[in-house]
Amino acid sequence: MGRGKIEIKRIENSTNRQVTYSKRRNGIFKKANELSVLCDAKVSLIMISANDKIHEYISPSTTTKQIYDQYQHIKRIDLWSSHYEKMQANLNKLKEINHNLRREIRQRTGGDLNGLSFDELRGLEQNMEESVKIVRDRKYRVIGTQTDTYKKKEARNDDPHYGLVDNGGEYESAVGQANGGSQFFAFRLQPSRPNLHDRGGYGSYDLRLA
Amino acid sequence: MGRGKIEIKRIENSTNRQVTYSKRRNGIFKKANELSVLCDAKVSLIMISANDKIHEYISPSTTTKQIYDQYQHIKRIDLWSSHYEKMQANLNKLKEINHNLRREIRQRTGGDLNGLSFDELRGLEQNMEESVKIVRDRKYRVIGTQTDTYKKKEARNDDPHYGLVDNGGEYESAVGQANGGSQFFAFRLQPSRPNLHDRGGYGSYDLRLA
DNA sequence: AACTATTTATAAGA
DNA sequence: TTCTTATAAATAGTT
Repeated sequence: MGRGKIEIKRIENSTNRQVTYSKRRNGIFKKANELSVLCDAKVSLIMISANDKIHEYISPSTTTKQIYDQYQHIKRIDLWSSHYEKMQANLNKLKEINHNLRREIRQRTGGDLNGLSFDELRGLEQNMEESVKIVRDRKYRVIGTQTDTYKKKEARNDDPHYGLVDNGGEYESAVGQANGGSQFFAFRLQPSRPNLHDRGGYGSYDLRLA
Repeated sequence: MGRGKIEIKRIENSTNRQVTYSKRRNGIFKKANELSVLCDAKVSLIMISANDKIHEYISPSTTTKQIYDQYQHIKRIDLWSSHYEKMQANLNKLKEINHNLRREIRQRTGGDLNGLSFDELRGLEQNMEESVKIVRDRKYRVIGTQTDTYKKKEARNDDPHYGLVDNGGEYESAVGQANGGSQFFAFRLQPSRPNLHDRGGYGSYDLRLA
């Protein structure tokens, strides 16, 4: 519609393209607004030009975020929620693994033994005896070679930190229970707990860590 | 444009409104497409009718998600992908915790001791000695009360499973290394590994578990 | 879903 | 850019 008919293909002349973009953009905005008013519909219209300028129309009395949330909600089959679900499933699996790992550590530090049968306790005891023997042997081996590298090792500070121990420190208390303040665990296992405050809510997603 | 001019206000007649919605919607879609082709722009157009039906236009060679990612990036606002980022951050934290827990178990089973100093080894040894004593005491206590409940305990089968042990079974091999096939660990700690095959890729999200 | 009289959008020119 | 205007396109009301 204009002095001449045009073919719908990229306008090569840059100035022309820019002008047409501006004119038609306004045309569409106007139409989008008319539609939303006439037909009581919500409209979100986002245009991003080749040079990354954004122009946006959003129908009155709503927001882009609202439209988007609704879009997601109505189209349950879309990419994001499936991503969410997969991530959520993985979080849950990790939490379960985590929970089991914590339990094993608690059992290896003398806690949580109530559910174990005699055979299980005997197996655990045997295994721990074997393990402590390995640690002891290692200790003796280290003492022999440590004198010259002592200073260096003291300077090291790359200990892992457990971070984000979450739910009231179950793990921490379990260690504390079996650990009469030994030097080693005071140094190695006391979890530092950063990021404990800035974990906001996540809508319906339960992100408490296992 | 039509037989008569209309005022831009909600069309009260429902049928009429529906018809106009349909016609104008197609008109806008057409214009949106023309704009994106003529002017080399990306367009996302979402319409939600009063009865929550969605109609959407997205310019060729892009996706709604891409548009909104870019929208957010350019406008430096936060619509919903912050959920992703927070979940991703939590996954990473869980993975790290998991990794550290596994390491502690490895160390408590005699593996991974190379990085530890003499003092650390001494502390670990002490703690393990204390712990094994607790386990032993418990074992003796259980043997006294076990005779009448023996059959019942044998029937139980609620052992935790570690599931989804992921990356080539680091954990498994660590246990194996320190565990000379003791009855206890053969029974209690051999991780079962379900779900090892059906974990598809997740786009750019690295979901290998710690 | 078609038709068509009219309104509206806009291409090209200034 | 903005305005003008001839013309193309969209569409309101009708069938």
